[in-house]
Amino acid sequence: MSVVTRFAPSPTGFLHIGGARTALFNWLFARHHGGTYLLRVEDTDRKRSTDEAVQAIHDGLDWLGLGGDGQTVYQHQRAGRHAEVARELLASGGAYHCYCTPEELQEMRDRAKAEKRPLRYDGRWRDRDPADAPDGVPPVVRLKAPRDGETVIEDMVQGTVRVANEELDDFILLRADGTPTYMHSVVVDDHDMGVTHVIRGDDHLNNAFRQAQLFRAMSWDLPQFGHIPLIHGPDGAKMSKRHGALGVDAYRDMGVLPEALRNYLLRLGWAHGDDEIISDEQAIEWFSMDAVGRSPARFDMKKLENLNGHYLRESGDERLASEVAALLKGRDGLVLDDIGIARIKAGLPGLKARAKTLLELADNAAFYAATLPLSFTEKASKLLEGDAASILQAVLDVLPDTEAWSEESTEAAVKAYAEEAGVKLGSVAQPLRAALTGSTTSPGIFEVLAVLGPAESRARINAVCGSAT
RNA sequence: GGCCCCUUCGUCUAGCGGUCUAGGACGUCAGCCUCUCACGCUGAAAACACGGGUUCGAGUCCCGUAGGGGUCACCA
Repeated sequence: MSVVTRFAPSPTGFLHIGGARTALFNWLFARHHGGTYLLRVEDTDRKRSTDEAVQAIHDGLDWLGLGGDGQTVYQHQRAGRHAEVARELLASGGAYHCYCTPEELQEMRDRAKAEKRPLRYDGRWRDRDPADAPDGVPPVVRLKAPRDGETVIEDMVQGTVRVANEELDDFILLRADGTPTYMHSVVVDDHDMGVTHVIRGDDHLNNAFRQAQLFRAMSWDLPQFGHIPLIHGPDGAKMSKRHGALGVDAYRDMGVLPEALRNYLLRLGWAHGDDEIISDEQAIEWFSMDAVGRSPARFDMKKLENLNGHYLRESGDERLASEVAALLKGRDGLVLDDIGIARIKAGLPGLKARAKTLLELADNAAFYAATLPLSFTEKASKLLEGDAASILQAVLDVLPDTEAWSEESTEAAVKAYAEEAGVKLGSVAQPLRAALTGSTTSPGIFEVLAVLGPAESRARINAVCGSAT
């Protein structure tokens, strides 16, 4: 039997980081087994679902390269089938109508809480004569869950987990308005879609018991469950929207590469020996659910950044140049014409090692596309005071001719000059750097000289000498 | 509160009874490289929550304790 997994987010907000990892694990598991990875939008609660959220989730997934195989299933469109299954259950005696009002249920919970009893529906309509039904109260449909014995889940991550059936109550399948609840739709859809492995967050472990009861009530085969531990925030608390959890779009906006995020997320709760940098091919080959840990992991931005820096350095210049150009577009004092972009691309080798995110990369690359007059950082301006102008003037004189201009030739010339003048290379290189880049930090100064070319380099140095005298 | 789950360096983790004086990575610190900043390289500090068992032998198995998390909706 071929493996079918699914990622089933509810469209009530962006695709958050925990959801992204759940999607990744489902994707990897399916790929590893040569199976299928499906996408299902859990939008049975129409009030809370928005089109924007659906779009945001698809965007996030596509950016991460974790779009589903085939068409996305929208759960609310299957309400008819869900109702049909509920009717079957009603007919077979596996479910019943309950006429409790929401107020009555709330009262039940309040009292249970006050008396320190478990908060469960007491099953008051379970065996009651339908003739007792009050007028004008639309009933919900509840599953007639077993009351004795226990329900056992053989979880791929958590192992054997069992709970006494008396701990579980008769949950609602169909609301009073006839629409299906999440608990019901999930089971029907997982069955109908042929899902063989349900991999999802640990917060669903408790639901698995109820869902297992429904599967059994319908005499359907249970899928294999795998409940992966949640991702916590840096403070150890649950990563929720109110607790600083960010959507994957936020990481994209920070300049994180999708492959870096994938690698990072993979290592959160899963390991393959001492391996840290793991390609998609290796991940697919190595991934298995029994290597998934059982304890929650904290999110660590520093490690993500480190990984991102690694993938940045591995990235091709073509791709990076266009990413940087897009990021720089519209900034003041920059021209992103062919020359500017060509310079950025040529400067990438030196730029890459100095950035952890695309944003940083763009910031560092901006000077290559800058127009005169350059803007200077405070430290750079300071470096240009004093005798900097005369030093730069002297450098201008020793710099090679246009035809001989290169990283090597400019380096040789400047070094020879420094030696002759009896000064350290740094006292020449730093003012030069300030003049050329407007900053005190940059890629190697001779690389900058070479990328900028003789005309632009001279113009930038001249601009400084002129203003300083 | 009931139920369920978890617990190795600050963080992510390796470890599947002896090879653990507990390994790797991020971060931190020191040094090297060096025109700046990075990258890279070298090194250092840093952990088996606690208490009982089982066993010739426990980070590894069992039971408690403590701490943390999850879940208890006509939300998903």
